[in-house]
Amino acid sequence: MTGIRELARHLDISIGTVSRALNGKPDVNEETRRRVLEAAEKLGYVANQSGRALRKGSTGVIGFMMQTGREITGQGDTFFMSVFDGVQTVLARHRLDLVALLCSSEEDPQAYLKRVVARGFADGIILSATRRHDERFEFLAKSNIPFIALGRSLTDVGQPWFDLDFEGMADTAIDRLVSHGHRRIAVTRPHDDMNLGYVFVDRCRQALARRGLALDETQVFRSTPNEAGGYQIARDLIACRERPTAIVLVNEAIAIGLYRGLNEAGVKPGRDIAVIGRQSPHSQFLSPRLTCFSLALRELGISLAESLLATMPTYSNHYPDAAVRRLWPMELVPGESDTFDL
Amino acid sequence: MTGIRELARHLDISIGTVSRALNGKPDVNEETRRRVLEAAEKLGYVANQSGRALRKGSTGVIGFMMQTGREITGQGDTFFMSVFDGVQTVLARHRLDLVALLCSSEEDPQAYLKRVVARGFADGIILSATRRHDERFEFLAKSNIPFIALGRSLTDVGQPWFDLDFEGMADTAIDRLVSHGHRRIAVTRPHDDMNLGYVFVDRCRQALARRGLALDETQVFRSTPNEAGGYQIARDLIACRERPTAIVLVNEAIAIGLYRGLNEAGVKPGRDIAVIGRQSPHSQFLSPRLTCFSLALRELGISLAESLLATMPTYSNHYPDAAVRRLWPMELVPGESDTFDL
DNA sequence: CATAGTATCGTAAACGTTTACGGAAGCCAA
DNA sequence: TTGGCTTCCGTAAACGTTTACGATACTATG
Repeated sequence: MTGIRELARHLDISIGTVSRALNGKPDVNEETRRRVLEAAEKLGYVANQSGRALRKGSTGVIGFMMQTGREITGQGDTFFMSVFDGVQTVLARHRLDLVALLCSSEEDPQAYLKRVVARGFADGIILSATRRHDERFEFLAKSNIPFIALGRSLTDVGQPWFDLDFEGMADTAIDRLVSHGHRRIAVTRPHDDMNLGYVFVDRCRQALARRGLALDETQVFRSTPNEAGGYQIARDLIACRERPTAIVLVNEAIAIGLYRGLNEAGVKPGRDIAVIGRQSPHSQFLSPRLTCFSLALRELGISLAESLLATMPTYSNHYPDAAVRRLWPMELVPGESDTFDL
Repeated sequence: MTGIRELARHLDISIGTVSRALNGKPDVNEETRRRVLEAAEKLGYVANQSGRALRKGSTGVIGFMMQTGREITGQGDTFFMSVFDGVQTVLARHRLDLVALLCSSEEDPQAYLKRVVARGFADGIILSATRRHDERFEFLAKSNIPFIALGRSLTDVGQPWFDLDFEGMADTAIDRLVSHGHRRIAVTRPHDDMNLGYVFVDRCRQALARRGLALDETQVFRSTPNEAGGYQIARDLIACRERPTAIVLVNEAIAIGLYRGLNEAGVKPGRDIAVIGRQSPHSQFLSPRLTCFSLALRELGISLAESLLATMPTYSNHYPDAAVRRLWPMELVPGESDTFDL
């Protein structure tokens, strides 16, 4: 139970051999290895994490940093759960443990990260909810700890990142709406420093311009990325002197609040206004069904983890310039919320 | 940067004193302590977690075990985020770190827990998504590691737990519906081994009996606790030969699917059928607004953490019999989904 | 001045593991 | 027989802390 020493004594061999046997080192007799493995199993021995980490200088833990509170993450939390699941299955193959580092709403993410890193808690970090200007990148780069970000940032320190293909989403959504006859198209963006806001809105502007249309800057709605934010957008929408005939939502959770707000004003999605959003667990259960962009979350996690591992010398034949940057594709799932022509 | 030794050499004092100064031990000159703290701050020194844990025999980490995939947890994940947040603020005061241990959908929770514990990863464990018969309790009790469960279980090893007051919810909901004239009342329960299913249904049965009514066992709907489950319930409901006039939902996420299913059949919640559910981020944005039971999630987390700490000798004057068991109250938030009389 | 007490600090062992190093035994070829 | 090679294993140092213990200097008290 307690300690490799006891296990060694029980088997009447040295602790060095036991350790080598357990760790799959080559210079140990296969018969002895079998005995060791068997005894460890029987006695329920598992190497102490602290001792091992202290000696090896690495913990075998990867930290996935998130913020609590969906008003911050801006994603339904099932989003992260699914991605997390994908990441975990990859890491498990490399005997790495994944833990979620949830930064409390009360704490500064930067300070939190610093503590985690300085303590030597994790061998690698996955960052999410990245900001447009995010000091965490510089810090991690300086700390020389492998990391990857879910979400780009203007803070470029050569780090790898993944992000959703908001460009593709903008192009597809705008094209679709315009070809259905829409001319006044509103878009949404998050309230704060999130990069996707700029990326998405800019691309929508370009896509409209290609069609000879202009984005009405008064109809770029900024909101908290939760249900209440969607509700607020609906109210703002109603109050427009020239109400748009379509709106594209960049966040997942806001559709339901938007629906409510529109319904209260007697404006029916899919009839009086076209709505295109992001897929979430409930988007298909709204009436009318939300036309939305979906993506393979678990696969995103898998790919994300693989990219992180690629930057870690221990787990790959590491090319220093292997910093992957990938836009993850999204696919349009037609619903009934935008299916009418003008 | 690296090591207490370097910090000590820099200050020209012994590492013992440095350690004592940093850890707030009494036998160190206040002036020295100030110098140490200052230097540590300046050089960015933070004690290495592995070395510290190895020596102290404790890690300063509390693990909050969840399952990924809301189809398993049965709670909207904002539920856990909020509770987590509450737990974290309490633990932070005791300089304890909280990490989320998300057990992958591919892995056996029991095996996962065993690994975590054997490795000496955490000083305490918070369990969630507990089952009616849950081997994890016996294991943790045998392992002699402090733990608390969010969700009761029939597996009683004297462990403390918190749970939502489903009894109170059942009583209130049934009373309310009956006094509005409803006689045929359906209820829902989760699909698997979750205890709340039994507790809740049993209590509903009792509450009905008190009013001289019987629970129709064919109208106890079992479903996955997600949107699709709610949709399925709606279909089952419609198919009833004697359709109930009211339904009480025990899970958060299913309301939206139920609404969709009912609407498709032309059955309007709040007019043709009364619906009472659980509060979730979107329950107030449904039309009609869902009458639901809400609870103080963050406060639940706070209380949960305090109860865990109470069982840990290091963090309290621990009474061995201090195993708290608490039913967390829920409050009815009136909406428009059940406001009609028969 | 002697003694006891107190405040402060240094020394070194210990936590449980991994791993570099060397040694013993067996085998084979010269 | 000898030397070298291989296979396997034991020894002991090292990782970075914390803390029991003892040492020193100072203070107060008689």
